[in-house]
Parts: sequence; structure tokens; C-alpha cells
Amino acid sequence: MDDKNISQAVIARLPRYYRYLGDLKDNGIERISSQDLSKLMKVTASQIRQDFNNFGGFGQQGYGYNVEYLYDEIAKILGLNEKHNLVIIGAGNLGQALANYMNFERRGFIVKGIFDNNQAICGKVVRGISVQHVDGLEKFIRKNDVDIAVLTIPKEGAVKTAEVLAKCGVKAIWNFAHVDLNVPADIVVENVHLSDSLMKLSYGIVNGSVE
Amino acid sequence: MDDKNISQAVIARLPRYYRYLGDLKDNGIERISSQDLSKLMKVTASQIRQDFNNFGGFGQQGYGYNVEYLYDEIAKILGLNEKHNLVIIGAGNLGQALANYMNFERRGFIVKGIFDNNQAICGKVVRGISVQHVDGLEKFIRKNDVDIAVLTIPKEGAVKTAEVLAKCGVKAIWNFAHVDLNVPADIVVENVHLSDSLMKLSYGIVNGSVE
DNA sequence: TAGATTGTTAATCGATTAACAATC
DNA sequence: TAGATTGTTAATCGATTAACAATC
Repeated sequence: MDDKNISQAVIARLPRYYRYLGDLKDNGIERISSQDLSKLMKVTASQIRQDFNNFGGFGQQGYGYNVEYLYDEIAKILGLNEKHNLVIIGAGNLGQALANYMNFERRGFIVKGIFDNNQAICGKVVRGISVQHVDGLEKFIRKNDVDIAVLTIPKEGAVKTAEVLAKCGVKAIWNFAHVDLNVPADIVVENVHLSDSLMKLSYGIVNGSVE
Repeated sequence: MDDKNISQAVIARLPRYYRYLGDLKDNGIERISSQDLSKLMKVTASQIRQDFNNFGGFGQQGYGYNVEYLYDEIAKILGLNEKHNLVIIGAGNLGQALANYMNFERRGFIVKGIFDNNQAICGKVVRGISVQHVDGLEKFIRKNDVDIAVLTIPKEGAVKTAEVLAKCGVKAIWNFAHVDLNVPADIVVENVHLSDSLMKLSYGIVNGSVE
């Protein structure tokens, strides 16, 4: 799977396809045409076919797409068939919520550890995992083959922590801190800037929901 | 402020400009050229000037942009100078985390109420606000002039709840449920699909962080 | 086989970048 | 005034949509 140069726009749409196909599968639908999927998802059929064909031909002329097959193929493209160990750094409200809320495990994301720099919170058990002090982070990551770090700490410490993570060989950072991280290009950073999102919403209210 | 047809791409970049300008301001920087800002933010100077000129000329030839002025203008464009009442629907981990975590108030977002459909959790106090049962939601919204609903409930109830919200005259929904809502076009929906974000990250790991 | 629908090429549309005249 | 830097037009690039030949 090394078709490079797949555009970010396409990748960003894959999870949504995956969600709709999962729903169809759950409803016992076996096949679907790009046109029917297009109506359901409110995107053009053309875009659907173009998107899928970035990764090879998953359909069949005159038939359409087999729902379960396509669902499984997208899972593979997204890497959901592989397991990833992760740690959560920052055991505040958001860190704890993520540990509890997402069913990480169902998609192969295994919460190995939760860290915080506040001694008072260390030892507290979140979702069966005892919060550890960040002093032990580097060692823990190397020992437990951790791929992903979830950063749920205030922006002040985030940049420095990200640099440490980069050195430990973490492959990806899921960044909830309101700051841009500066890490080597081979490390994946996926930002979730909640305040940015809220500002976009605010813009929409003030400027009358154009679309 | 009704320049319609500002592209989504531009709007999505505004919060990031706002963040950088805020930092510059905090550091006592008075003016900045598009070129210097370009280096800082790692975008082209051309894009910066184009973006700002969607909303009118904020700069001055030979001088650049006044940081504080530009910061304030972007705040206005984003509607951050207006106050918005909001309710959080779903007092689970994520709902509570958002109530505590974001400093909503600082940006003019006032948490008026927190709701849940689980009687057991009603009455619990989160950030000084007592959780209420969703039965009273509609009445509460109408009475308290609520603009924004934050949806932090499982996807099963989200679509129906969104329809109710639409009827109550809510202007915007900040949707954390993993489902696409179906509301009239005049209601702003800003989605935060965390699982989609995690899948994009997963893709990045498997496919070797292209950029 | 005929009908349906994909895979793929070509056309269009929009967003980004480059260039430069206007102007502080 | 000369230098700097914007505002804005023009050129390029990329993404989306339309069209249709290939094929199941």
C-alpha cells in the first residue's frame, strides 16, 4: 500500500465512507452502486468512484460495490487491521474522557498507559489503568512498543513533550493541545483543535450559515 | 459583515491566524509583514494577503499589519465579540470534560445548562452547574435564549435530538456524535468526529506520513 | 445479449501561488 | 524621495464533476 500522493482531501473522506458502509453492512445490505451511495452520503457518484480508484478497483461493472468487501478494504487502507499501542499524556478531564469514551480497543488502539505531571493524580485508576508520573514516560514508551501518543496537556508543555516523544520513536501524535507541534517529518501529527472548531461554528452563526 | 461566498478553506484558517496573532500580541510585537508571518506559520505570504483581503484591507503598504488591530478584526469576523449562550447535552465523560476543560467563557460562550437522559446523573454538579434531565431541554432553551447546543451523546439519540433542537430555534450544533445530523440549512453544524480523526492518524502511520 | 455500472479520461471549477502596480 | 510591503490581477496548480468507453 504505497500509492503515494493520495491527496489529503481523499484521505479525509475515507472514514466517512467507512462509517456509511458499516451502517449498510449492519443493515444487511450486500451491494451498492456509486449512485445510491451518492444519494445517501450527499456527494457526487463521480467523486466516490474517483476516490476508490485511488486505491484500485473495488467495484464491478454492472453490479456496483460489494459492501462488506469494500468495508474491509477501506479498513485495510486506513490501517485498522493493525494493532497500535498508545499512551495518553495528560490525565485531566479530556485525557480521562478519551480513555473512557472512545472505544479505542474495538479499532485496535490499545491504551497502554496514562501519564500526568501532577503527583496528586498519579495512582488514580482510569478505565482500569493507574495514572503514572510523566517522569517514567520515556522508559515506558521504549519498553511497551508504543506507536501513538495522545497529547491532552496544556499548550505550555506540549511542544517540549512532543520533542521528547519524537526521540522515543513514537510514530504518531494525536494532538489536542492548542499549539502547532514541531517534530520531524516522519512523525504523523493529527491535530484536534477544539477551540478552532468552536470558532468556525461561531463564524457560521454570525455570517448566516452560507451553505 | 455579509461578504458571502468566503470559501470554507479560508474560514478554516482564520482561527490559526488568530492564535498566532494572539501569541505575537502577548509577546509585545506591534507589527508584522505577511512575509514574516508566512515564515512563522509556514504558509505562503500570498495566501495570507489573499485571505485577509477577503474581508477588506487590514494592512498598510510599506508597513505591514498592526498585530493588535488585525487580531481584533479577526475576532470580529469570527464573531468572538458576541456572547452566545450554550447548553451541553450529554453529561458523560466528554460532556463533563468539555464543560470543565474549554474556557468557554473567555471567548464569550456561556454554559447555561447541562443535560442528560440518565436520571442517576441528574443533580450532579459540574463546574457549578447542576445536571438536568433532558425532558426539560426544550423549555430551557426557549427560556434562556440558547444559541448553541453541544451534542455529546451517543449517535443513537443524536439525530432525533438534533431535530428537536432545530425546532427550538437553536442556531448552531457542535456535534461530537459519530453521525451526520440532518437539520435545516439555516442551522450551523460543526462536526468533531474524533474517530474519523484517529483513523486519519492511523492512515498516516501505515502509509508513511507522506508530507 | 442488453442493461447497468464501473474505471478512467477530459472538462470545469476553485484554490493557491506568483507577479507587480499602487501606495504608504 | 526611496524602500518596503500591501492589495490585486494573472498564472498555475489541484480537485471536482461530467462524460463515455470498457466490461461484467
